[in-house]
Amino acid sequence: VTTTTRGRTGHVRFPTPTMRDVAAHASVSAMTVSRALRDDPGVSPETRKRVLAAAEALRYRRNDVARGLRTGRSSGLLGLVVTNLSNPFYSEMALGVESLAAEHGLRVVIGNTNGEAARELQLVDDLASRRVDGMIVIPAGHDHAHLDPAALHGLPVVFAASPPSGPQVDYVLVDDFGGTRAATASLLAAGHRRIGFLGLQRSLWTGAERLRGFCAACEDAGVPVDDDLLRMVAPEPGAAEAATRELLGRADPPTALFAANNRNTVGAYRAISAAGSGVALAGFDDVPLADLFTSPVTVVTYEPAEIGRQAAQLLLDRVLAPERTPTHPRHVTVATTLKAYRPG
Amino acid sequence: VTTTTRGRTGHVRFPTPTMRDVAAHASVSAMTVSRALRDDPGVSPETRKRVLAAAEALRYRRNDVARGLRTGRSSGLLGLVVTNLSNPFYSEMALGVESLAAEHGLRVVIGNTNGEAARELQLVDDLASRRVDGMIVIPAGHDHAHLDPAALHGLPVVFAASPPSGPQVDYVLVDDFGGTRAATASLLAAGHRRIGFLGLQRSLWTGAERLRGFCAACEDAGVPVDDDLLRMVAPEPGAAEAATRELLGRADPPTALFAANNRNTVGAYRAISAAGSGVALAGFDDVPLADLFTSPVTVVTYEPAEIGRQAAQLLLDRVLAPERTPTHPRHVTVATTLKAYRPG
DNA sequence: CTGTTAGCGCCTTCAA
DNA sequence: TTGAAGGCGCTAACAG
Repeated sequence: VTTTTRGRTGHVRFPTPTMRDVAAHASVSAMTVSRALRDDPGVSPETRKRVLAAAEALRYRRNDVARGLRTGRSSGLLGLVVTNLSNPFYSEMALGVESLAAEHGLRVVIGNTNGEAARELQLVDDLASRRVDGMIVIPAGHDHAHLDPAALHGLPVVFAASPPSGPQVDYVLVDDFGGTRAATASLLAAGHRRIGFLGLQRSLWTGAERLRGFCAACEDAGVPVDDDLLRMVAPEPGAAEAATRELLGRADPPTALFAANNRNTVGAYRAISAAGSGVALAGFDDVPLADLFTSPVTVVTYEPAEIGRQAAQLLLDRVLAPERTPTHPRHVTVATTLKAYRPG
Repeated sequence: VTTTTRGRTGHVRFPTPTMRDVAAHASVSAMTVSRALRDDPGVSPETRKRVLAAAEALRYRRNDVARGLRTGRSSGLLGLVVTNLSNPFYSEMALGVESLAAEHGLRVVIGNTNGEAARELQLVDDLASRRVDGMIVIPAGHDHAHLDPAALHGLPVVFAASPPSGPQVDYVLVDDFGGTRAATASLLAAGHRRIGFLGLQRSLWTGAERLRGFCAACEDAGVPVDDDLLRMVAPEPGAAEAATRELLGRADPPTALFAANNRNTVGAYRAISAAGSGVALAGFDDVPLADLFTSPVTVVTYEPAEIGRQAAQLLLDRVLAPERTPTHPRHVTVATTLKAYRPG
């Protein structure tokens, strides 16, 4: 009858008891403790009672890590790699992932890449080494080779917000094209013929889709797209405002603007407001509380949490029931809604 | 020379190789692989090269879970239990925790309680079973016995946003009292003598502190607090707006209002705005983009990410260097700033 | 420099 | 109903 007495991290405080400690305390074998704690039928009621009492007395908590190692079971962890957790979009999405994971008894490990491809590489590697059951990734870079399940021994991966380039994996997207087309159409329906576009970096997939939606709406309406009114805005504070100022200062300024994301919408709003210009504004992504603003804004909204839930569902399919999940990549597109904010 | 061939989760796709597979491939022992992968000096350059080549060929990735079990090292995981991840406050805080944890090579496991004490209990238990190295908790309930390190075998716990009741653990708070006092003082300095207070549920610690700060400022100014102007607002949509409407409709309405959190501030703003009333408004928590609103608002701001970083620092002290960390509980208060939003 | 033995905490298998 | 042996994947502690 021996008792483990090592501390948690070298600094001995309260030794974490093991099954053998409980076994010794209850005068049974570790095996019996294991069975009792698992509610295994083959344990007599009174033995079980003694074991549970001993476990309680020692405040014993089974080590799920060791348990998982032996049972060959998975870690029960999902990895979630995002570019910027402080962005409400991603945090709501994270909540969607967390809630669905929790419903199935899984936990979520988060990693923030800051949009840096190197950090993403490192994070994915680390999560794989920790043997997460799968991961959901908002890709930071354009090279996705390291996210190929083939390179990860079949570890399921789901892309969110932008599609995989190369790897045959599941992905969830927002209807960037359709949402932008609808918003642009509403500007066109209001009579606007010269519409400026505040886009994203050319390398971004979402940026390309939104620009495509913009052009499609113009095409639908038979309105030619004036390349001079297209601006690709750097993701820096003030850039959208400056671009808008410049557009409004032209000899033939646009009568309306479409901003390709939240940041651009707010920047454009500021510039329009400062210029006292009556230019109409629509944008992608919600702008909470915009109904309290002084001028109207129309936005393309969607539920970020829904993206998280859908991504988690695709992942859980493969994690929990791989044999019942098609091997080919599946994808889901989350719908958008047009929302008009008007003062008062 | 045997080779493991079991799959990841029963459904065989790509078997995850083990060290023995790499060893067989490189015609060495598993021990040599272990050493080579660890950059242990006692391996000849060419053996190491062969091992690394074999690992590469098999896309081998060391199992950190098994490794941790053997080395007795910690899991390298921090638990973060929040009440509502979709609240920007908590998501920014989560980012603060993640960034500091990442700097030390630790990952963060998140759990969302939805403010439910039962869920918190379950989460804390689960995280402890997963042998996280410590946890940061935004408490959902008032009973904190389950968060006492004494009950968790010394597992370090840090409270954030509200203090522990009972357990002797570290905690990080916002200067609820000082921030509210300063904001209230600014209303008093502007000449207001009848100020309404839209508070939180009476059971909340932060609610009590903010009310205390409000009363202190009034006391400082020699202005008696009119109990009739104090409203404790339920955390339901529309409640703050309704309470404000009621206050404004009184025979002797207040000339200014202080709202104890973001939700109340926005609700009060709506009611004031709808009534066309000129009542001044100040509130706790930032209201992003309020400078685009039609009327001015003053808010008490602070950096949520800073709370996360501070909490993570307190936790990391105990996780990484327990012997150099005082055993008594420490606490940090994050400062607030007054921020006046004015249109135009 | 390399390999063997043993065991982290738990559970599967088989024997008592 | 209970226990002993063995091993999950990895690595300390010893050989050689």
